Amino acid sequence: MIDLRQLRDNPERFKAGARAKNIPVEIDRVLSLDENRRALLTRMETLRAEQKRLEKESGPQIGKLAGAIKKATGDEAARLQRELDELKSKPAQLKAEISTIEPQIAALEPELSSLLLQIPLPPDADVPVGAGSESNVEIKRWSPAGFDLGKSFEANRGFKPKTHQELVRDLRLADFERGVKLAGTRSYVLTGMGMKLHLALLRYATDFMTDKHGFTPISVPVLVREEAMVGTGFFPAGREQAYHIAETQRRNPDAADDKGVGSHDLYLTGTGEVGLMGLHMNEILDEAQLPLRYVTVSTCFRREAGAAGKDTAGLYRIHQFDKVEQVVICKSDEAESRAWHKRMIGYVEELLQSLEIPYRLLQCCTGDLGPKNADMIDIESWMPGRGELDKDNRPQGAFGETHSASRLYDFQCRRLNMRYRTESAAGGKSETVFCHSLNNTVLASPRFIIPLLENHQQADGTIRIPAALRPYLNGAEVIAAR
RNA sequence: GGAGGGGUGGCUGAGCGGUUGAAAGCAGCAGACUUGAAAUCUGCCAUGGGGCUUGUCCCCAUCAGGAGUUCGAAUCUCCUCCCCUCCGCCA
Repeated sequence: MIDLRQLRDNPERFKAGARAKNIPVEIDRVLSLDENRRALLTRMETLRAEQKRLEKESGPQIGKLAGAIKKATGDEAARLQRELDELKSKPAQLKAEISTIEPQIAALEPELSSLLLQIPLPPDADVPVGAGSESNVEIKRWSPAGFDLGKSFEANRGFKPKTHQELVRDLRLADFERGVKLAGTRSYVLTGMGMKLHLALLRYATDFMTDKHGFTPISVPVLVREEAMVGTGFFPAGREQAYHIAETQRRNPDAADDKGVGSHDLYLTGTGEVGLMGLHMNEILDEAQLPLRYVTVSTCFRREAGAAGKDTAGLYRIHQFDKVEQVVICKSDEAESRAWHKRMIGYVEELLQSLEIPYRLLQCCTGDLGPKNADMIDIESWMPGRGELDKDNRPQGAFGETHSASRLYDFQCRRLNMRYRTESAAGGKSETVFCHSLNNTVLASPRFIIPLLENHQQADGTIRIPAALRPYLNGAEVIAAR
């Protein structure tokens, strides 16, 4: 969520931001609704102040009169009653007037808050402007010694690479047919060493963040309430990407009526970020607690609506996967946010280098950002079995997105109502301000199994396990056909 | 599944129709005492919003959320959400 006051002060900044992100929003409508609302609010508050003043004034008299009436008789009682009615009538008039304004304000609110939730965070000035992923800018490229990304896999290694689908089939690491039988398209089953490799990667990535970089490991619910989805900024824009558990639609078959028996709906999260960020929703933290550095491993669910026909085969684009995710919640300070962003990307680089996977860093352009990011760096791993086909109808290799590092300033924390109390400077008052937040993938599997298998395949069809991963596979150095 | 109890400031917790935006304690901040610290004492310490005369200013709202009763609601009524305890069932 953006700050309504900032929007009032500088609507152009937000209009330009939405335009650059290619997200249509009615900012002028928001401004006029807001202005309307404030005018009504001022009027109502003035009336209410007057009402309260009268109440205080006449309250005790009303009490006294009411008592006197009980004792009085005949004309005297009637006279007192008139006096009492007179006293009561003035605040009643004000109340009536207030009650005509109240619904007017209430009527404006749903549209205003719904529009406000749709206004994206403007991208930072140093983010390149562009319409979509074709305008993203490569800012760094790395490959292990002995592997030259300028040459083909064959030129580097002396043999034609298999695709991960072929490797997985030959080494019996996954079973797509049965996955689809069980759960439909984009489903899979990892088998044997495929499952072991999956678990080893997740555990290695988790240990890497906790033991080497001091992150706190945390488990999170993957079935969450709508608040958490809206708060983290995935809703309303990404509603169609999330699986929805419609508990309120649940019917009790024995009940005579058809009322729902579930208290509220739930949503399956598409990333551990939702749980990690939602942890401190509606809390006020102490500045001394910050930065919070959390890592979780969670199962992620994505409907992949609108991706029909895209990456349909293999382990690339699937409805369910597991992901180690890092989140940092820090002070409201641009320089600190930027520093953490760099650091969080650095952790992933270190991880990828330890696994000897070639990768590149992509500066996402404004059109590729999504509503909640001020800046986003994607990390793409080299996948020799991906990309355009050569003259022999074999893929030439391509980078594929495996990580995404977002910098959100206070956009998320504002929606989540997540603040901290500043340490008061000498003599100064402390204040409560919204935290900043950042998140980045550490490792998502099985997608990451793709670059791992494809890059470390050997001429004999086996897979060399990089040294860093061997402790997590009982010391195994190779995956071979069973 | 059955039966109860409860949601109050950063935390604990009183209040159960009338200056109660809210006692008290803890935590925090400032000061005094101290060589320093601790202890002790004194004072200050909720959030959101609106206004303009932008001020150690004024006003409004908020005691889970919503609706109602009342001149007046943290306090009474109804609905929703959430938490807890006991019993049963399951692990």
